[in-house]
Amino acid sequence: MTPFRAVAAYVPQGAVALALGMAGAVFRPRPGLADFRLALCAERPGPVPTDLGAPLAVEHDLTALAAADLVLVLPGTAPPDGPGAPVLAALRDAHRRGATVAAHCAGVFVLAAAGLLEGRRVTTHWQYAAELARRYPGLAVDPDALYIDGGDVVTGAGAAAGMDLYLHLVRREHGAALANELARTLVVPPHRDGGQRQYVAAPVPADGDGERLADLLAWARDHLDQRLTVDALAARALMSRRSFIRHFRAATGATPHAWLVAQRLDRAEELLETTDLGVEEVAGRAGFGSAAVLRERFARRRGTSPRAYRRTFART
DNA sequence: CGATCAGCCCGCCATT
DNA sequence: GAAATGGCGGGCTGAT
Repeated sequence: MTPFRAVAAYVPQGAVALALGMAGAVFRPRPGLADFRLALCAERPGPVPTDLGAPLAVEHDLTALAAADLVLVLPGTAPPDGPGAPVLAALRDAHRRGATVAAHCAGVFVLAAAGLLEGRRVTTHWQYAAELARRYPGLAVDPDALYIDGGDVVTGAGAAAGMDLYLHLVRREHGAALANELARTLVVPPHRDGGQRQYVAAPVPADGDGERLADLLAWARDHLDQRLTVDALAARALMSRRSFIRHFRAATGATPHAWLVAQRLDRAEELLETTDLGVEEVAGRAGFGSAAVLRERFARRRGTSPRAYRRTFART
């Protein structure tokens, strides 16, 4: 598969301007960096209402979908009852032809209506997840993921998760270097991991669980360089391992170990950005057993190596 | 790299 | 009876 160049974005009635802007920002042509061509299209060219109130003048009709390697369905302000049959047919054609098809938020409903999601694991905005699952029982809806890459079909969460989704697509087909460069230009994190659960519940629940865990989390962050096991943390929280894991999940949305690794990566990135300690030393201070482990986790989160990350993000 | 061993974590269920 | 607890089994991931 050759990396996409021609990108077509279907703009629905009542398009969410935020998503529109993000797609425009990521897939804008950048001389010397990326020769993306982004075509905004609608069933009929002309003004399309947006959630800003002001309409957007859309230039292309659905023939733009036929020429695209990557087709985005932008979200509208609410799950649509279904755009016209011509739109659904054009999406199916693009997919059959081999184009990658992607949508997030309310846009996922359009892909579902086109029948492109049947039997797949997909995600959407957490507020829409139940509705999506109800309307399309053939889908496995994961309300926690930020995006799910199904290869030829990719789905993403709420409006702002479009940035994660779009950058992911760039990373997948054009490499981490370009994705990181775009992220840096746009001043957004090159990659967020973890699901959207952290955005579903309050970050620190006001009820007992979050309160009691907050101290423990702060303590753990202060001792990241030490070997921390789940059993030790549970003991500190005066809970059995089993209950601790349950409470931890409920309060943070992550499992204890996953949370620890995420904290350690945060620490490592901070050290890489603000110090010139060697990778070995950074790994030690962040609590990784070795530089090899750090490199491996780093690749998984950022798609790059610690040194490459430093070269791009070091504050000098 | 692949093997191996430790530790994680989730479903299940009896108990509180 | 509903809800939380925590022990157990074991598939699975992660570290060495």
